[in-house]
Amino acid sequence: MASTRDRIITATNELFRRQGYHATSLKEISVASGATIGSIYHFFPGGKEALGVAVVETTGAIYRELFETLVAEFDDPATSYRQFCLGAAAVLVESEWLDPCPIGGVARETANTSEPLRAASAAAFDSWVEAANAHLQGVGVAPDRARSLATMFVATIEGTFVLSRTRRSTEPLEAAGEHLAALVTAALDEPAPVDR
Amino acid sequence: MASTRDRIITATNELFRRQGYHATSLKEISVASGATIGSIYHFFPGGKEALGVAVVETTGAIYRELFETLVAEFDDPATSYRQFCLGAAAVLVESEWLDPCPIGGVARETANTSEPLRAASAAAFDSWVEAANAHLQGVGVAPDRARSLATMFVATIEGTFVLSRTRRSTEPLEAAGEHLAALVTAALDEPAPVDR
DNA sequence: CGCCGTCTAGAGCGACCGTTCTAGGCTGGG
DNA sequence: CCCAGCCTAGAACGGTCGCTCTAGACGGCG
Repeated sequence: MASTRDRIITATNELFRRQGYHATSLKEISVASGATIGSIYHFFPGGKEALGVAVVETTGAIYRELFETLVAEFDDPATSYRQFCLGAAAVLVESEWLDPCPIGGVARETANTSEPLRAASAAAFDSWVEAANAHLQGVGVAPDRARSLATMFVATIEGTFVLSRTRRSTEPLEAAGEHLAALVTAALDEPAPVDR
Repeated sequence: MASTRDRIITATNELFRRQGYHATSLKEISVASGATIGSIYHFFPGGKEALGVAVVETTGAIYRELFETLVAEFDDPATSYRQFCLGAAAVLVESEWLDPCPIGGVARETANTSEPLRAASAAAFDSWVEAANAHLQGVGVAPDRARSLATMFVATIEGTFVLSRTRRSTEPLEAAGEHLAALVTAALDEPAPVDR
C-alpha cells in the first residue's frame, strides 16, 4: 500500500481532475485517500493551498516524463505529436471525461487569487514547453521557431482538453493532432522563419 | 443605469473571469452588482446555477458577434486570426490578467458536476466553432478542413488564455497568432486534405 | 522495558456557503 | 386615491468550509 502522503496526493489529483480546486473539500480528500484531516495537515502544514502546490508539482513532473518517453517512441516527429493527442483522447474517453490535466483547472481558478498556486502551475507549464522545445530542436527545428511551436503545442493541448471534455467529443483532440503534425512538418521543411 | 438583471450578469461575468465559478459567492455578486440577494433570486429562481447558465449564454453570444465583426475587418484571412490573438493579448494585459473568457473556467469546473452548465458551455463553444467554420468556408477553405481548423482555432484560443494568464506573458498568444495564421494560409493554398 | 519522535484520530472552532422567507417600497392603471 | 404588480430589503436557516487542537497509537532504539 502506498504511503499516506502519496495516497493523499493521488486522491487530490483525481478530485481536482473531476471537479477542480475550489469544489474539492478536505473532507472529500480525507475520505477518498483514507487519511484523516489530521494526517493531511501533518504532511501539508500549509493546508489546502500547500497540498495543491504539491499536487501541481508532482503532476507536472509526471507529465513531463510521460511526454518525453512517449515522444521518443516514434521516428517521425510529426507522428509523435499526433499520437500524443490521440493518446490523450483515449485517456479522456476511458476516464469518462475526467480532465486529463488537473493543472489547467487549478491554474485557471487561482491565477489571480493565489500566488503560490499560480507560480507552481506556471512552472509546470514552463517545464513542458521546455521539454517540447528540446525535442523539436533535437530533430532539427531552428531554436526560436522550436520554442514558439513548443508553446503553441502546450497551449493547444490544454485548450483541446477543455473543448473535448465540455463537448463530450474527441474531435477537438483529433483535429489538434492533425494540425500540430502539419506545423511540425512545416517547421522541419523550412527552418527559416515564415513571418509575414 | 443598466437594469438590475443586466448589472447582476455583468458583475458575475467579471467575478467569474477573476476567480471562477465556485470561488465566487452570491454575496460577492450582490455587493459588486449593487443588487440584493433577494433580487438575484427574483431574476434567477434557479439560484447560482441558473445565473451561471445565463452568464455563459450571454457571454457566448457577445463573443461570437465580436469574432464576426473583428474578423471582417481584414481582407487577408490569415491576418484576421493573427489580429484576433493580438487583440486578446492586449485585453489580457489591460485587465491585469483577468481571464478573457469566463466560459472556459466555468466549463472546466462544471463539466462533470452540472449538466446545465456543461451544456451551456458546450453550446457557446459550438457557436464559435460554427462562426469560424462559416468564415473559413466563406474565404474558400474546403468544408471538412474548415471545420477542423475552426475547432483547432477555438481550442488554441482557450488554451493560450490559460497559459498566458498563468505565466503572465503574452508570448503564448503571439505564438498562437503566428501558427494559426500559417495554418489558415496553408489551408487556402492547398484546399485538398493533407492527411498522412 | 521505557522513552521519544512520527503519525493518526476525531471533536470542535468561527466563518461563510447557497437558499428561503416574510415584509415593505415603488409604480402605473383604474 | 387606491391597489395590484413587480421588485427590493435583509434577517435567518441548516449545512459545510478550512483549520486548530489535544490525545493517543505505533514502532525503533538505548
